[in-house]
Order: sequence, then structure tokens, then C-alpha cells
Amino acid sequence: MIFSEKQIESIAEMLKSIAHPIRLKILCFLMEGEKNVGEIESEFGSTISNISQHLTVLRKANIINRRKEANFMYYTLKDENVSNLMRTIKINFCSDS
Amino acid sequence: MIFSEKQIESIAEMLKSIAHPIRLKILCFLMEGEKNVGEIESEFGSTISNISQHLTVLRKANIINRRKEANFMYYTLKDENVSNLMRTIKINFCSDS
DNA sequence: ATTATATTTTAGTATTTATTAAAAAGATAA
DNA sequence: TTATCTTTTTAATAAATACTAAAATATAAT
Repeated sequence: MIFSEKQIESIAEMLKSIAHPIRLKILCFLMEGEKNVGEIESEFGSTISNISQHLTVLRKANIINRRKEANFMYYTLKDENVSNLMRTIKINFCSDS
Repeated sequence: MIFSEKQIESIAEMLKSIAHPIRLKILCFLMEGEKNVGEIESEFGSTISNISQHLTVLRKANIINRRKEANFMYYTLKDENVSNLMRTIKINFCSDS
């Protein structure tokens, strides 16, 4: 085993945060670039409260960043590692590119 | 959005199956090649019953295959897509390669 | 100030998932 | 056929997660 117990726990935590239909859709959407909560909400149903809660989960798992501008919150994928992971998922598990 | 709802659901399901410390460790171990339940059990604690249940989760999520030989069950990663995903996780989220 | 807009937080309930222990099933060996 | 070994299944309880609706916060506009 190459990984430490701590590392395993944190990677599992991160994957768990991605492994939800709504959060996965949010992340796919964020691959396009920065979006605010309203934009995310209108892209696919659910309530804005629910979206916000899912964004919190992603943020606590270190998957996304947020930036405040006026009373809007703009979200982005955290870093290249996250982008790489999302791209790999897309390439390997989505029939159409 | 490029993905269909069904595709999203199934990818989320698959990621959820990976997103657990014990299952993640099992998958890392299987990157080395085929292993039976006893080998997996002795590699890291937990009971054999618990391991078996986690293996069932992974198998139902189409992440691993199994093969019977005498009264041993041998498990492997399902395909290249799964290997690619595991490799990406390893490269991007494990400090030491 | 008051109202409106955008987002987050809290609280409650329902659902899902994990863990443990015991029982069962299947294959081999004595 | 009885015993043994490997693995799976079942059942019960505990713990984590998800969803809804309501309340709260913060900024902007009137």
C-alpha cells in the first residue's frame, strides 16, 4: 500500500462529494468556467437552497472555490487536479466524448 | 449540458461506490492485479464479511469483476476505464506519486 | 429607512449507507 | 458423510446524507 490512512480518508471524502447527481452536474457545468448560484440553479432544476447546500459540500471537500461580488457568489473548480479528474471521468465514462 | 440524466445517475453511482476508504484501498490494491478475498482481508484489517460486502458494492457498480476458482473468489478491476480513473486519482491527489 | 435580490443557514424528517455478528452456502478434504 | 475452508447473505442497529421549507444575512436599489 502506497497511501497513508489519512490520505485515503481525504481522497474518499473528496470523491464522496463528487458522487452525487446534482453535484456532478454542477462540476460539469463549472468546467465551462466561473458561474454564480443563480446560473447554476437555472441550468438544472432543484431549489436554490438545495444547490447552495450542495455547493457547500463541494467547497468543504476542497473541490471548488468561491468569490463574492456584490450579492452574487461566483464558483469555480478549485485547481488543475480537479479539472483533470473531471476530464478523466468525462473521457472514460461518457459514451459521447 | 452534454450528459443525459441517466448517464449522470450512473456515473454518480459508480463514483459513490469508489468513495469509501475501504473500497478505495481495495481498488488501489487491485491495481496490482487479481486478488482473492483472503488476500484483500489480510492486506488491511476489517472482517472478511465486511470486505465481501464492499466487494459486492463495487461489483454492482460495475467497477470490478470476479472469477471463481475452487472455493476462492478472484477479483480484478473491470476495465481500462476504471484503471485510468484510479491512475488519475493517484496522480492528482496522492502527494507521493 | 424600506424593499428587493442573491445566497446561506437552520431545523426536521426521511432515506441511505455502514458495521457487527450470526447464519448459510458452496467447495474441498478427511 | 462429516468436517473444514472460503466467501456470501441476512438481520439489526447505528450513523451519515438528502430534501423541504422557513428563517436569516448581506448587498443593492428606491
